[in-house]
Amino acid sequence: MVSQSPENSAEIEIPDEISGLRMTRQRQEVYRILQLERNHPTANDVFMRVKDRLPNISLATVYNCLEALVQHGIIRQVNFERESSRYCPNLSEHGHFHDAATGVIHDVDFKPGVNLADVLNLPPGAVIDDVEITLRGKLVTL
Amino acid sequence: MVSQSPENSAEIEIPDEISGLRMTRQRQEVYRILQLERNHPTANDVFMRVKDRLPNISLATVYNCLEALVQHGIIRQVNFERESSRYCPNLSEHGHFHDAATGVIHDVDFKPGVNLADVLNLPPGAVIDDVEITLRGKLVTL
DNA sequence: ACAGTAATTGGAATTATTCTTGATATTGGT
DNA sequence: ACCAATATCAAGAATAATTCCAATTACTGT
Repeated sequence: MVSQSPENSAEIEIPDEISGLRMTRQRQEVYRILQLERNHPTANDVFMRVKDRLPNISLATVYNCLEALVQHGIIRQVNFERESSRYCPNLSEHGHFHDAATGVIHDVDFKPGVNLADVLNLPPGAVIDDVEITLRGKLVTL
Repeated sequence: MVSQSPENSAEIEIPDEISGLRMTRQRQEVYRILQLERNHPTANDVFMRVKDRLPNISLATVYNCLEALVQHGIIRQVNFERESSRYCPNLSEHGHFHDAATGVIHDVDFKPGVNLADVLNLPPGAVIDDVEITLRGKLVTL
């Protein structure tokens, strides 16, 4: 009965530094929550979870940590419409499917070998730094 | 020298009603600005432009109009990161390329015959209602 | 013209996020 | 180990986009 209940799995190893970012206690805990909580939590969601272990952490610090982690490419920030930003530790190039019925967000991977330039009429000379693909719809049980 | 300066082209015909939405004076003017101003303006951009002809219009009304137009599928709302929403009258399924250097937003069409399901590993049973594709990068002069 | 409904206004309220300032902690050099 | 320099954190204030609200105003069908 391992990793059934992510709540209790404290056994996530986080180094002192990731890609040049000093991993302070707060950043570690924020990052840890993202690893455990794979449902794309908001800053506030993370805040509430992190308080279990760091009761004195402030929301501003959570925002700071999330920003630092995003900036260093350790996590990704995901935006849906005008809702609060959400965060995920899945670094692979992927999109998101937003189930309107349940509110659940599913990661959506590209099929292998797909190239954006094959699919889209990009403006000539466009160099893409970042791609965001968001799908909204519902899951129908077949 | 026609349609060089969109500012002056008042000659856009808008019916009294579009897809069931009563086109009030305010909605007409908001819609008209979107037709003229093809650079994805924000609600506030629209507000300022509309005031030329309707000096008493309020920002709340612009928001109301934009929402009504979006709701009735007459225009599209486009979001970039956490920035203000932008609006465009281009109804065809398309994405957006955001030039980081200039801030200019280019519409990006799909190549003909492209199907999302061919490109993405959608969760089984997913029915897509809406797609949002946003690219960020720069335009390099070849 | 009249009642009922829908739209508009202007301002207040909301909400996510950022900013500011002072306190803490960490690092590298001695 | 000590100190200065730097980075981070906490708490709350500030900001900005958007929504809400209550009171007019405009429109519709009869």
